[in-house]
Amino acid sequence: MNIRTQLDTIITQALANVGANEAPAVVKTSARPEFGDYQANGIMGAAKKLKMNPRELATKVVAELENNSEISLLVEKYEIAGPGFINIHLKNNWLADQVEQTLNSDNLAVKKSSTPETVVIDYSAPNLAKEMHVGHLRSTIIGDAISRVLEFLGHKVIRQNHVGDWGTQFGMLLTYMGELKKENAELEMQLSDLEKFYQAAKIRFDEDEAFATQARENVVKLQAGDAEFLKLWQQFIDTSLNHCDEIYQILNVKLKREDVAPESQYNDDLASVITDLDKAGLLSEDQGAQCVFLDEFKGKDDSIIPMIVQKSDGGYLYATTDLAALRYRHNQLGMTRGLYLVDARQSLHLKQVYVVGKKAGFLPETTSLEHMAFGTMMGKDGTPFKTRTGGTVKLIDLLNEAKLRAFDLVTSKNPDLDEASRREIANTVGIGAVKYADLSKNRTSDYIFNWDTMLSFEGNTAPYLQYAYARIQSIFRKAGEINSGAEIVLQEPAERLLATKLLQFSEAVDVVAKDGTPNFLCNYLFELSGNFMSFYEACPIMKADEATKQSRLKLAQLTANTLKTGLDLLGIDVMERM
RNA sequence: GCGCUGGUAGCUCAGAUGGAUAGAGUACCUGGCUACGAACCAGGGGGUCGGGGGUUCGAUUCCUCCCCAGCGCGCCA
Repeated sequence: MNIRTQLDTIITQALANVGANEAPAVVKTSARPEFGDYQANGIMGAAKKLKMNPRELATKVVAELENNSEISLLVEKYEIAGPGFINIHLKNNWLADQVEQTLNSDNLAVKKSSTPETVVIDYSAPNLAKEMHVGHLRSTIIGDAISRVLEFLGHKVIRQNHVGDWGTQFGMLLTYMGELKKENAELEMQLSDLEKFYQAAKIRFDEDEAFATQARENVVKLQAGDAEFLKLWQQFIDTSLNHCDEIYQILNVKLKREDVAPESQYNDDLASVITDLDKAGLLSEDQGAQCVFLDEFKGKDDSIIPMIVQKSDGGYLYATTDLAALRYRHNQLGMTRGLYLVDARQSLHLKQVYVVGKKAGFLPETTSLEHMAFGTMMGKDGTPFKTRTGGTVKLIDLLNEAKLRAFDLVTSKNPDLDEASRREIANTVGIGAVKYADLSKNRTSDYIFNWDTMLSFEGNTAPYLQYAYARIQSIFRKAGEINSGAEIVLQEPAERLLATKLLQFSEAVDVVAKDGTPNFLCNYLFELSGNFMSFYEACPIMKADEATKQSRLKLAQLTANTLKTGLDLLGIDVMERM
């Protein structure tokens, strides 16, 4: 039940009925309470097209609406206001009825998509040569939330973790591994901190020419399928993936081993990508490299930006791999929609991949390919984020810090709880806060990393939503079961406000599915919690008379259900007490 | 040089197809715990929406020109 869409459809039809064709009603939730629950803004635009007085047109539309039995079930009254807005007031008893129905429905009365798609979603994609750092947070968390939302709406979601496991840097790492093995060093110990391991290998690479030469040769050996190197490589990859899995588990991210679709997987397809591009007439040689030149990527001075798919030494590039992946996702996975949760800096690259992939016939023009970009992480001074040592902040360090700070807070709030419970609560709160801090922003541009805002537990944060949930659970511990036969009555303004907000859950979910913007859902849940908190202050439950108490318990119950479901779609847990 | 993304309150950020008095959080100031949990609530101050033009009944939103920031533009991924 998406009220906004329903109103929009009916009012757009009403506009057509009075002669305004192809004029959208542009229904939105009202900007201010005195403007009703929803407002239609499209009348002025339609009137302009028809060269009519907008208020006159609005009058006609309202007359049309008043004759519509379907919409009359939910609308109390219409008001024509200002230059030609139609303000819509919903019926109290209809709202109450909808709350009751939503409470009794399976998934908060959210309708499954009528056109389910096979969505391939490419997210997280760490480089296995190094440990995951804070920059991987966005892709991992936003991708996971979008996946959950799409699944919730009945789409088939195929997660693809396009991990980097095949670049030239693995020659360096494997060579270093080989050295350590000969020295009988404790390899597992060394690999437990991948960041240090990488740096140590890098130093060898930079300082020792013989080592560097060996490293370059080993890449070739690896990619040619040398058994010894494959074994060594496999050991490294496994270790690194274990690190990732550990992070995913802490983050409550659904990515599993079977979702890993590494770059190496496409190794055998790369040659055929080149021949297929050639067959499609897209390939041309330039300075020894195989390139695709397209008019789409022409600069103002007519110079065309090439996409290089094969180096002059015969080696392939990530453009080649991405094209192979694109073809695989269409042919093998049946993708009808592709989402790429990738850094904004790769926007040109991905645009090229999409256009070339479609021109080459790797997938149909109709397949929607969407780059859901996000910006670079910056430090407080607005320059790219680095620690003092010059490296990036490890993700695991951020998560541990979150748990630590949350534990201190839980301990100060609830000193009597046993330590195990406090730990558990702290983990849920701490990780929730970190995830929410990132999910609640819609920044395609760069963003500032800040420990304190990332680890804040007050205001618009996950703990605020979790707190609302915990409060409701506390009420139910005291109130016992709801009388399911009780009637919901919306008497107080706070009750009505809460009920209306509760019924807008699917509006938020639909936007996230369409635009890939979990911050809409965050914002919705924050407002819902705010409405609940106000209701909680203004409308006592336990002290009210029995009928009112039951009615309010139902509102509280649906709030809890909505918070739990909504937070689960974001990959954030709730708890009974905190 | 060309291109992409952005510039909204002291700070961190929302503002979905142009709409009525631009919103949160935080920080600051006033109040509210003999409690359905103060990780909260009620209220206050604080903004030339980077700047100039333009389109429109109406522009934070669309067009255009500047300024600033980050990033991207042939053999890394």
